[in-house]
Amino acid sequence: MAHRTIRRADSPEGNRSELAGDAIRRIMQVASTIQQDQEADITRLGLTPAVARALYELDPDRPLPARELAEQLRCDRSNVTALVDRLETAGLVERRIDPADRRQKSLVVTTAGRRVRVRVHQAMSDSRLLAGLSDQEISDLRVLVTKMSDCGCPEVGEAE
Amino acid sequence: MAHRTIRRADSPEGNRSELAGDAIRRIMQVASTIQQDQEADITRLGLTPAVARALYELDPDRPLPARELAEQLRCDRSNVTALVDRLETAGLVERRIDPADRRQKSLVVTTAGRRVRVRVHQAMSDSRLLAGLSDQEISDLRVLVTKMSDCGCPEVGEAE
DNA sequence: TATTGTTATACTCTATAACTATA
DNA sequence: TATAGTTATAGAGTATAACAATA
Repeated sequence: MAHRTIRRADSPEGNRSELAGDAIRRIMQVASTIQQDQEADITRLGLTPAVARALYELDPDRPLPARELAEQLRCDRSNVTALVDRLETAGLVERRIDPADRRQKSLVVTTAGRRVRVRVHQAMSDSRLLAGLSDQEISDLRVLVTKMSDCGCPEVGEAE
Repeated sequence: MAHRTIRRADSPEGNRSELAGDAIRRIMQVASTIQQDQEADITRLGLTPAVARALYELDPDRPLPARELAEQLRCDRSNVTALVDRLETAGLVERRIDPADRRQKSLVVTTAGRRVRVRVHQAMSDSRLLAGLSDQEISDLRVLVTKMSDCGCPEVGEAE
């Protein structure tokens, strides 16, 4: 209480850290709303969110080994097995043993998989929340958010 | 293919919807990074993310019935039972039967709960991703994101 | 009859550890 | 021995349905 910075009112017209805190909370709230909308779209495609994300991260033009997909999803290899099981059952992805290293299995997106993947990409790129913003505001927003992700780019300092 | 809008290059210098799609994807990526950081902080407090969010949504100055907490968390009442069980076991929240309507139980944040809740709030308000932005940029970002959430405010049209 | 909180149950998502087949 | 993928298992999170107590 004693070592509190002086501030004006309830709205964060005050110092940087209050403004920043408010911005972060609002970003997370907006992201939560967007995610709910996206998950509804994904469900309509007959996929679960995690399966859709796996399909989204796969490169239709360059088959990935499962290990690499796990890295992109930032999850354990064991999960990828289950996700690819479901994608394969749905006919969207095929496993092919890599002849060069028979331990690896390449994940190949099928023709049907490509079609569904486009719709997943659309679902993940669309939001009604931008409807009230001008072209210039959307452009500004994009620049600022890009600046944030550039700042966070390091997996640096994560000594391991 | 035939009905595609003409565009210049790979970076979305093109039309509004491409810029918007890029902005949405970047927002979600940034939110994901922030969430990972926040969950690490929450774990250090000895809480799980869902339990921390429940504590965060409770009002220390006005005990809520469990049903109302479920509405704020946008989840089923049955989940709240389990979350409050854990908060009560940890000594952070107490259930009190409402004398006015003995079906309801008010959720009261304890003194220890208040202390932890402050730290949860801090964890949810802080992000290293804003480090590279100027005060003005943070302010602009906050305005734009607020405009997004205002746009999404309606639970309107959700006929139910 | 309707509502509050609870219980039982099930599914998704994720992690760890142990296994196999390759290298 | 090290790595890729798999399996078994467990915990967190969430949803639905049925139930007891209360209104």
